[in-house]
Amino acid sequence: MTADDETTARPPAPGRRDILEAAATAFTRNGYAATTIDDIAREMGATKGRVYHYYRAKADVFLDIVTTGMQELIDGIEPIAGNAGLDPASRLWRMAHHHAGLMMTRNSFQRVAMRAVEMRRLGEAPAQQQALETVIAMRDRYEQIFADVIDEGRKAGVFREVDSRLATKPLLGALNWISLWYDPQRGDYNTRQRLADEYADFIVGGLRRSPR
Amino acid sequence: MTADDETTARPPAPGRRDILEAAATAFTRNGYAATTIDDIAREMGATKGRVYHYYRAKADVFLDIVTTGMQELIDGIEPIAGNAGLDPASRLWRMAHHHAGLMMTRNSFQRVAMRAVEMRRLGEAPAQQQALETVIAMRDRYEQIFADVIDEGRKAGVFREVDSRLATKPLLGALNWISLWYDPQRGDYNTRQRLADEYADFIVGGLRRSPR
DNA sequence: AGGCGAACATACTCTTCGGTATGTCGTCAA
DNA sequence: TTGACGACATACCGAAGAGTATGTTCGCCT
Repeated sequence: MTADDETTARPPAPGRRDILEAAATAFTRNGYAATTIDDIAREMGATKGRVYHYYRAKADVFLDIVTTGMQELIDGIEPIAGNAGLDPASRLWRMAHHHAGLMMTRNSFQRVAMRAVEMRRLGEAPAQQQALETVIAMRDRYEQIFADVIDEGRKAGVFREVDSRLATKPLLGALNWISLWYDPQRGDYNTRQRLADEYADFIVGGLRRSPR
Repeated sequence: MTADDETTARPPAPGRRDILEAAATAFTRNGYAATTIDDIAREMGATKGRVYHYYRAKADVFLDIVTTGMQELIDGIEPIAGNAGLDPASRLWRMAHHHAGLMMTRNSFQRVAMRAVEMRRLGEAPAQQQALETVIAMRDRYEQIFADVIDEGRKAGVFREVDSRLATKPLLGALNWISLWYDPQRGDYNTRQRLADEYADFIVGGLRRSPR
């Protein structure tokens, strides 16, 4: 009655998959507020009924997309960050590379997710507001993973003397921005790899201690 | 009747100033679609009538903010880019520094402007749609200014071998992202300077040719 | 001294959209 | 076979909000 597992994480139930995909596309196109439930339904050749059969409210659909997107990010980065066999710079490079890749291949989800963390309010419902704060918390955790690697690199003398937590801002800003301009229609696997390479180089280069 | 100078650039008429300021604040808080004309009016202690006296439609207010914001960017960067007395790396550093500063001091305008360039459509009115494309064109011009400086630096051997146009993406992405997380309430002049320093270092470092 | 228009406020209209209530169809267990 | 339930579609309601039509006030020009 109060807090059921609405907007569950991980494997979205079979019926919800299509809805999330359609909604992510629609939200990406017109933004959250300007997107109609009918838009979402039309996107998948269905009607409102289908959406409301699986979700209580528009905000819940939105939150499910965002949570899924954030989880994909975390799942992808954690194993790299924890790989003790690699030096900090290499790990950071790979983390940036992977993050960049997700911004392109999972563009609609990631773009919606990025928009979510810059929202302060999401309607009146306190449950939804709380869910939004949970997402913010995921974002903070995510930033901390990067900050830890930066700190390692700093202590190892390979990165400049920076406030690691603050250093994640330009880093993730550059990467997240990809979701805003990259057109998922264009570009094959190779061009995406090249792009991710460029980004990773740029980022590690930006943190690396200047020669001498 | 067709194309009057709605959404004029440069010095916003005296009566429009307050409206733009209030609207920028409101749009920053809740986004374009979710912001009511009444919200804007309330923000400045007035009513709808005041807004509609100066603007034909909500989209026109929005476009005026965006155009103003973009113009501020261009006006600030152009003299630096054209300063032949400085080497490319120094010029790029100062451009980044200045851009970062605007993202903080002019946060509301810049944040709204950033959101605009990621919008593809803005209602049905063709005049507004065209105005939006004009803004996109300003953005392209702006990116080109950075690209030119990067090219100079590349030819001079101080920057890596990159596609200059593409290199502006991570660069401006990192900078633009500031508008999304920076809280204009917090921070004095000095902390802003420090932050801009960090960003400029990061960016120039990211492009600089690796040692040896 | 009077009227005219700029600068708003107020009252109203009309559409759009989130959410709900209800109907319909197929499937599967008893 | 039937009836119960999941998986939707359809019809409907109410609120919100963009834009408009109509005041109202106040300076300024003649």
